[in-house]
Amino acid sequence: MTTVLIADDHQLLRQALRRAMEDAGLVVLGEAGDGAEAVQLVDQLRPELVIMDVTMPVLGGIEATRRLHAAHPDLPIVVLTMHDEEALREEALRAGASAFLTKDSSMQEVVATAIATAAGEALSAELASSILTEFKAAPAAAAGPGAAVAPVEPSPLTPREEQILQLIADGYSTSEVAARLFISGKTVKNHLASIYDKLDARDRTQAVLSAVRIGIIRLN
Amino acid sequence: MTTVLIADDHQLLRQALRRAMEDAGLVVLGEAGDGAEAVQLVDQLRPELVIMDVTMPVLGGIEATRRLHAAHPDLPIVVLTMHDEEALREEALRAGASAFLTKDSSMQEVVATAIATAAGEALSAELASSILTEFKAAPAAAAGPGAAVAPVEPSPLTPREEQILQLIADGYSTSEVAARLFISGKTVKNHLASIYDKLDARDRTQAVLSAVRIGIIRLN
DNA sequence: AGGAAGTTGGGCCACCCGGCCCATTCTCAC
DNA sequence: GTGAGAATGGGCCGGGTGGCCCAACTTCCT
Repeated sequence: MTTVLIADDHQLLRQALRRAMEDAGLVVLGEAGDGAEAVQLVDQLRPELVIMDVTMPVLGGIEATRRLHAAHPDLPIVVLTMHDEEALREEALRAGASAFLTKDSSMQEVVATAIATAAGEALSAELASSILTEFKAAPAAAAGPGAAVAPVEPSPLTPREEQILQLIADGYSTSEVAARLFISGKTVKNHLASIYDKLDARDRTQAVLSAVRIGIIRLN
Repeated sequence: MTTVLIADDHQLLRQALRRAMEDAGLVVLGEAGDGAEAVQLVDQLRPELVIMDVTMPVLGGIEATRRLHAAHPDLPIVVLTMHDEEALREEALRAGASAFLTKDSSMQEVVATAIATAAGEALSAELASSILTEFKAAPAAAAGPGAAVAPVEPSPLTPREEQILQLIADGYSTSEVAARLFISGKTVKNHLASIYDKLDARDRTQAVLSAVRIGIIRLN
């Protein structure tokens, strides 16, 4: 018997996933509506597997995965997302996800991945791609074995950068963000510059959109 | 027996909806992955009801609803969305939707709404809110009976404005958009100005985000 | 101890952007 | 046929924005 926790902010998806899991013989211990709740419920319910959505309020799925993986290194986490972005996939796996699936996947794929993951494959990244390969063309490079996660991408954003980009997305101008954070407008612009660099954007609009796709920004 | 067509770009949701519908005794004639496909399949399969997602590639759910409603005025369309925006709700109902639900809804709500809608209530807006009222606080104003849809919002965007905003979202600058459309940069700025006005945005970033929430813009 | 990264801040400058006026043309509806 | 709305364009201007330099301080890891 395998126990599982489902974290997704859409009740519709949660119910659908629960049902599919239960039909496959898994036991759904609980459902979380955001990342923070997921972290809390894992400590409380001790599931053997977590199904985690990326875009969630309060605490995003990636960050929730990072925290869960830090606290429970052996807990398998299957990350589910709306947008199939290569960078996001890497982010998820680097955060400690055992597998990465798109919502374009079928219910069967999700269940199969969940069961396989819970069975305890050691090589996380390999598993994710091998399962996905059955449905799509092979993604990209196969990293070597071990812990080295490959220096593919520089990194996403620092906490401060995320905070600033979130405020920009919320509609604040550079100087308004500065005022809210009690820092200089120049500093905000400097942060934005490094954000553009990291997200490969050339202006705030593209940066915000990119962040939305990645799932590190809330749409209010 | 009631026949239904499901339009959603996420296979996961489609399967979940199909299952819930079938369990409730409805017959799912087919599934569409985008708005254009939905329009085509309606003509082909002649369902008695359509479940339509808002954010879909190729042709958005709102526009698809508008076209379906124009071609089949009696066809009930239940619009489903990620983001619970009052403006979007109005948009959907104005486009001819019979009901409006969020993905925060439960499967039961969706099925109940579908069945009630298919049963053929005349007062569309009323129905949507009355059903939602059982779960949330009453939304807002109850419009009078009849066809007058109330002059609540001015209107969304003109085709040209949507096109321009889409290009902005795709990463083009004002002058690049102008070059692509063979018009003056000043004209693009003028269109943007009226877009800001209509979407209540003060810059392109907010306008694009607003459009994304409304579902009239693709995220590439 | 030393280096890397994050946060804060500066100056400078060209250019873009948004706000506020305006006019012309075309189409469509009343 | 008159008027409303859409699409096209103009000028002007102040302030915001992004690019490209640089520096200081803190924290953290090695």
